[in-house]
Amino acid sequence: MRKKVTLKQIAKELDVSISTVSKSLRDSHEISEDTRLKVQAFAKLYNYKPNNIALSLKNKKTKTIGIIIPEIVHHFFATVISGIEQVANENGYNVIVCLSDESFDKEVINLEMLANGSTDGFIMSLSKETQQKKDFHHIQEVINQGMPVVLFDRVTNDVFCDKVIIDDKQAAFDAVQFLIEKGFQKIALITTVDYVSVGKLRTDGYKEALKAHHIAIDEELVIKIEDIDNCSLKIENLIQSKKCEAIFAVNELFAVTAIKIAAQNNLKVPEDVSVIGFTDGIISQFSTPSISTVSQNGIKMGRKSAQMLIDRLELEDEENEQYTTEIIETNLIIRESTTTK
Amino acid sequence: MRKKVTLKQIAKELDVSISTVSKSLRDSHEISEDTRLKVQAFAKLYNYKPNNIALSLKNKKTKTIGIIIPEIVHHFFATVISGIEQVANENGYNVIVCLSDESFDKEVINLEMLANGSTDGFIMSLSKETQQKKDFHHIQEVINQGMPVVLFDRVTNDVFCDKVIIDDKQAAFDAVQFLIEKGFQKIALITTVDYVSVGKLRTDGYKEALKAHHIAIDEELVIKIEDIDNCSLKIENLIQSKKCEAIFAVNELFAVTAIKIAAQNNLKVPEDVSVIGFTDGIISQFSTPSISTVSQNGIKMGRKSAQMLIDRLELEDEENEQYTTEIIETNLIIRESTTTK
DNA sequence: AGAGGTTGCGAAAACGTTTTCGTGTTGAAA
DNA sequence: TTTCAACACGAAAACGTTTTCGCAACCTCT
Repeated sequence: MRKKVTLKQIAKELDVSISTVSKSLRDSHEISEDTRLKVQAFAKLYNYKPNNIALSLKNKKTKTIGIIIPEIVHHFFATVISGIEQVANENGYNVIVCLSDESFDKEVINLEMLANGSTDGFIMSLSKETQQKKDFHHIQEVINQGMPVVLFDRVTNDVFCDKVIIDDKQAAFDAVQFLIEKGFQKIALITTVDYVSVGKLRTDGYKEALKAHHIAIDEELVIKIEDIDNCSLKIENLIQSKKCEAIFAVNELFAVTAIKIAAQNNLKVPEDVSVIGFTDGIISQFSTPSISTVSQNGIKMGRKSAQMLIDRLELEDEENEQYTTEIIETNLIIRESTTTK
Repeated sequence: MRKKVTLKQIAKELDVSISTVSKSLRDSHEISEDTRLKVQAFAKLYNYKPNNIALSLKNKKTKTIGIIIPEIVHHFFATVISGIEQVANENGYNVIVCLSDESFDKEVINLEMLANGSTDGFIMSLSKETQQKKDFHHIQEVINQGMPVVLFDRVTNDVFCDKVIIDDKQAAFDAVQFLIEKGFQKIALITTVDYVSVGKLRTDGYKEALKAHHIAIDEELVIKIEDIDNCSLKIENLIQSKKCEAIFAVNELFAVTAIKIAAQNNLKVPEDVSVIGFTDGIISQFSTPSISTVSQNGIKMGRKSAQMLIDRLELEDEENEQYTTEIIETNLIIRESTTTK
């Protein structure tokens, strides 16, 4: 077992001082070419690499980004991480990932854990519970300590920091308007409970689109799902009522579930009912029929978030208190689940 | 902006030494109750938390696990991370995630990066390119430096370390045997190129199942996909040849693609052709028809990997050179994509 | 020969901890 | 009064770096 070699050991071995070794390896002009080359050769031979922890302590920079998200088993979040990782890597940063499991407490614990020196900043998306409690003191705390935070997707107006979002309301508006333009009037909405910020916004977009086209909102066509595991019943009721010609679902799972239940009830998609989902994930792409959807571009969101965080980190406390909210454009991907009335 | 407070600052503030502060906070009996309580009260007031980096440097332990996987936008890997994270968290560890993007070079860079003090050990799954090159010196290197490594799923016999795998061959055997028992004889295989270790093993299982039931292997029914993006043509040829009654695919994507192409060619699944996939991901669950598949239980794999790594870390160089390979049981989940002949 | 400048290197501080060891003060026992 | 333990605390080293500063030794002018 060949343990990693340190400056001290090299210094001892070559009978010079630690400073000389350090300077030699950093090509300092203070050191004669003789010594420099000798040290460099030795270091290479023993495969010397500086210890990151020591560097972090010295520089007060870890070159690490903390990511805290509700869950990772979710295509959208996975793509965001992927995007973050790309930019992080390009800039010599690593990412440390923590999952809140939609729990407020875990979010707090993870944040505090990482805030004690482990990372230079955070990229996070709020847990459901956090959004429900509207308690953001933990985030404000780390910001006060001087650590930059970028919130994405599930954000809040109650904390001032950089944010990356999509225009959920507009995207929902566009999707519903698309259905209206295809001739549908009875358009159902499958959404989440209101405390999920993006669910609320998408619901608003749905309502505004109807309003803009002078279609009355039928509350029977609006169903709010609390728990994804037993959403079937509510959706089945909707489908069986046969009152809707089209469905707008605020996420993939709702969309695909609606399609499945429709099939069980002998309704064909898109012939009998058109469906548009939200989030262009694996499900939408590979479902049969493939699902028309609002594409969020998680990679881009991740990349943007990382770039904003790193920019702020490297600004070196210029104290630019101008926080910005970046809006990532969405686009409607039309696949097999929609048709014309 | 209230920066984090250090021992030194507390010491100065209270006019005692750093040692006294440290000892007080750790409830040392060396310190009088008076001083102890005073210090603790002050520390609480200023929300003192020890700096992780300093602790890491001192203890030569980071309490961090490095995860290096080919990609994260892949349900199986996401579930494994999820499992790792659970156990890590339970034991006070954090996880730092790096993606190799199936590239050998990126795998090496990430590994070397993290090996310089950033993590205590690694959990990894090999990139395709690494498996192809059969070059594992980078992994051997970190092991030689005394850092434990756990390989999962995509492993190799060429490096000695703990491993967590499923019995790919047996699982494939079982799946194919299931099809045979349902009365099918002409069973096709959609697999990867041979250098992907799990692809090879699953192919072997397929062949052995046929052999065990005295069915000749028809090479026309075995198709190997190099690049997932243009696998359609080969699969279409297979489907159109109408020579197969059932298909065993070595992953979800192949399975769902086969089903899609079958539909395009007016073949119904499972009526005209039965399909069994591998990996119980989102696609298999939500596809229409839902797909019968071999479930890998990524959570369990992740949990086991993390447990093995942490056990070894906490063994504190007892130098237990006895490496073990843990086999996670799989099970066949029968859904709508299979029927009886 | 003395003044001043360059060259090459080492000592030490700093980052924030923990821990070992030493030391001064107190109180009690002899 | 002397001796010795117990008590309460501080100094310093250590983890592995980087960097500032100081200091010899040598060289080059006048």
